[in-house]
Amino acid sequence: MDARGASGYGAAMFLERHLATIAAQTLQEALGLDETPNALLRSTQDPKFGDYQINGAIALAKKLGRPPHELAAKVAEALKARPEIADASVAGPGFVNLTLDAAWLGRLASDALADERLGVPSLTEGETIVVDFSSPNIAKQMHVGHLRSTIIGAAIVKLLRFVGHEVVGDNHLGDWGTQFGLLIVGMRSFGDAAALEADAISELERVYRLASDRAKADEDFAASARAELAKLQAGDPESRALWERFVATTRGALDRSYARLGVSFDEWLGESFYDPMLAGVVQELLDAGIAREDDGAICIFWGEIPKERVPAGEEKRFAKLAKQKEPFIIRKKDGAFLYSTSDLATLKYRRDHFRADRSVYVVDARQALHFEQVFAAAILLGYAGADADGRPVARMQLQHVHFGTVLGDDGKPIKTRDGKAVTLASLLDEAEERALALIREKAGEGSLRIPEAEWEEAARVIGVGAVKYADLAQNRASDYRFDWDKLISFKGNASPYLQYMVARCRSIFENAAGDLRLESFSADVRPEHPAELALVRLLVRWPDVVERAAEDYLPHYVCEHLYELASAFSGFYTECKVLVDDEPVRESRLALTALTAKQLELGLALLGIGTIAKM
RNA sequence: GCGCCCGUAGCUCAGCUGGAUAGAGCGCCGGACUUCGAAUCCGUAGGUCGUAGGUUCGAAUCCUACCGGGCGCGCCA
Repeated sequence: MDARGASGYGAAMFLERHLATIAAQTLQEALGLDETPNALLRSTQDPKFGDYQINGAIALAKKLGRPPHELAAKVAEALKARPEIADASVAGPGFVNLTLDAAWLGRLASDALADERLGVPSLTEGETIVVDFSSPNIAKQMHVGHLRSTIIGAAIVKLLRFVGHEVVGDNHLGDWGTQFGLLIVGMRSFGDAAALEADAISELERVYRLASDRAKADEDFAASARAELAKLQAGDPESRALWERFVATTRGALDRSYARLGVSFDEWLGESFYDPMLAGVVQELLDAGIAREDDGAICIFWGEIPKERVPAGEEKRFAKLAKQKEPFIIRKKDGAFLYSTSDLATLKYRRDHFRADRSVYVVDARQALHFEQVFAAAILLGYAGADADGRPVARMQLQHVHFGTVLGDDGKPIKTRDGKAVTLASLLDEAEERALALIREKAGEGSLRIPEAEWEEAARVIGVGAVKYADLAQNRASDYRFDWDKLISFKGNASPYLQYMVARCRSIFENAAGDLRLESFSADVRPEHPAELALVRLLVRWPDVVERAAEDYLPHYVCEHLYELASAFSGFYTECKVLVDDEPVRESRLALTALTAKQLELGLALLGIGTIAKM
């Protein structure tokens, strides 16, 4: 197979990229063009148009001043000779409809089944990518607000890593800043040592609320909080010891949450880690004439950045910011730093320490302006342009992977009955309870194959998986409406359906004669029946789907594919009996079944969702 | 005032670098269990793609304006 070369990928094969390449080459040769055109290969919407269509001939016709139909006919004729193509025909104004060769598709599927990556090529030269996700605050319980960043971020890390990038998943903890001044003075005024011992986070949250309210009404109190923060940031041992206590106790609770979610990080570089670098960053900005003092604070006024300082290609970014009247504050008038400063220091560190090619932030869309400003400042400082020793490197790409808000039934940001944030723990509890209730229901109907001793574990896999899947299945950019019934419905586009299909696939292998193992099964795939062909066509698209989901940071592409695959398998299962006497047919169908199960399991694993052998 | 996101079927959402008659799920209605698991499958109905212009052979998709909803913008993160 020859979809290699300039793409930077190794041996295996992206089907759509491969077809686009041969289509473009054919177009060029058949029409005698100097350059390789874009074939505009698309999958067809309707099977009657074949599997794929080439739209490039229409686009070229105008340029060449020749009738599109004539060009398309030449291309179709040439493509018929390719072993991949069973048929190529001209349709409509000049579309070339392609029907892929069934035997060729079958070989692709067989190869994928024999490959532990299921046919997904691995980048020969991946980039180093730091993915910043989850990033909760110290002294606060995790709540739904952290859910999306954690789930989407973890999936993106896995996807990028799977396609072959070097990925650093970083939990950029909110462990430094104004809140700690309040917490320290609050602890002295309202703190309860016993309560802190018993349930640290609840006590810290209680104290924080009291202190925050008091500070709003009492200027002296607020001043003492600021003084405490200054002491902490200056390294005062007593303040430091208290802070460390806050961090340690919170960390324990966070670890428990992440364990339930099955999420882990490569680094936990919180804001405090960057504290020693903050003064230097501010100085750099001042020295470079990018920032200046205003009303005691150090600020960047975007309208004041001279045009000649804006790197080529960044004009639009800076023109937009220039309309922003309010400055980007990097140091407060009381001398304290802000998260703007630490985010800049973080970028510098990621470039210098990790030599990152990309820095990706999986953060709520509401922070868009903040990141726009951080990125702009970093570009002006050259953080995104060269490494620490001044050696030019490819510019570090800066990417805010934003996502919408989690909404409740009423279409407003989700809250509990009494208006508080929904905690992550209570959410997961409910998911597991609902999953368990369904397991009981199915057991009552006699259609369950999970032994009772495993119900709890199964409820965990199903419940947590459903929460994750519901979040990931939607385009992350839009707000996400949280709906328990949809999520645990066990039908439609939800994870239990996918998990169920895996169990169904496995069950076929259980029923097969002999000692067949799904994991190690291999056989020639020879699709003939329409349902088999429909299934194979989806199976061989998998590499393209994974690659696109990773590079566009859109895990819902994976969900969509898995759901289509599960549906196609279900159709295949209904139409085609797998365990038939005809050996080549049986083997081929078993191979299709095994590949489907493996692809579903791999896909779910990349999304952070587990499966159950029998359901 | 400036900026960002969103507007597609009754509801929840897809629609990838523009491509043929705009797709799913749920819900509704109607079918399919003596055959590898009916937690399944098949079918019917349902849409002026917010509005109006523009670019194009071709627009839900790109551009402009407007309407409607959400959000963000000096010393929180």
